Amino acid sequence: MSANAELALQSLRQAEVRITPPRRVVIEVLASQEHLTAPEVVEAVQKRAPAISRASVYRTLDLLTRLGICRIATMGLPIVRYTLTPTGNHHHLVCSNCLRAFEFDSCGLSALVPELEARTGFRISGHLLEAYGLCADCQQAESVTE
Amino acid sequence: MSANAELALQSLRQAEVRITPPRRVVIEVLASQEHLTAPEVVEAVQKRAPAISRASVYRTLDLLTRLGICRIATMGLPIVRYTLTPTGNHHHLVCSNCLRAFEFDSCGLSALVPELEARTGFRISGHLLEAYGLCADCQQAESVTE
DNA sequence: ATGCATGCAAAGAGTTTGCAAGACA
DNA sequence: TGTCTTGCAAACTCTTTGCATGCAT
Repeated sequence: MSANAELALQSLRQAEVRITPPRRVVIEVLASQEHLTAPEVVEAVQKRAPAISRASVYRTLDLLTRLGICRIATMGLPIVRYTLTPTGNHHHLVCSNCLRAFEFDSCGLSALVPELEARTGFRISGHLLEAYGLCADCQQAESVTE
Repeated sequence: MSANAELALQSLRQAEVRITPPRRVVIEVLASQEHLTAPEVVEAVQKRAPAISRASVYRTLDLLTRLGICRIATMGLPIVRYTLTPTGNHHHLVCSNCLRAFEFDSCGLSALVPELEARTGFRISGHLLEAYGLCADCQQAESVTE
């Protein structure tokens, strides 16, 4: 079991919800791959444990999302994708042309959080940043065509 | 017709796609309200022009998204929402408890874009930032309960 | 022991697609 | 005029729900 999965289970315990086989397996699946759609999670879960129902997967994804254990990102497309976010933060760079997505770590935003909290009264626990643009490859292809 | 709608139409012309009544109406609807779901756009479009089909709305939303004229955000929930983004940028602060969402303007990120471009080779055209946390009200409610 | 969570299956939404007809440039 | 876009309607996929059963605590 991965460290991220362990962290997620701990969060479940803290939230005082029961730890059941379906929940365990959904977490394992999410820990094994990022940016999965709900149907993809269903498929992966049932590959590991065919008896687990679609409904439980949906209910678990909903639970994990409400608890902030996983986060939703779309990469610019109208498709919801789930990812475990132990740090609470998540950053992508998405190419508008080829639609490839890249992760990046530091976004320099942590420094801005205190100011944002002061201004808004929020206590901020995490963020998602998606930047859109043209990747190096597509810029090149574009300049050739023009 | 709002300024944002005009901008969107100009982008369509630049992209050399035809400007048709369904496309116009979808843009007007998106210009009139942010964060609409696809079914909400369908409803609003058909209120203005009942003859426009659901399929055209979906096709138009897809087109606008691919052209970067509108952007997708989820506010942390597994529901895709469309918003016209003339600047290319978009910022929310979402309360994990009451699920209310607030917009904010400057995110201090523009300063970081050049560095990110240099590091990744991307040419960045816009971004979405969603921060999650507890709003002031929910923090208070929480401290009362505890 | 008890109340929460599950599986099942059906219903309900939401989205996509093929094709003939129509309209933009 | 030619090509792109539309509307229709059906098919499809995805998601939610009620309820009896089972299980985590």
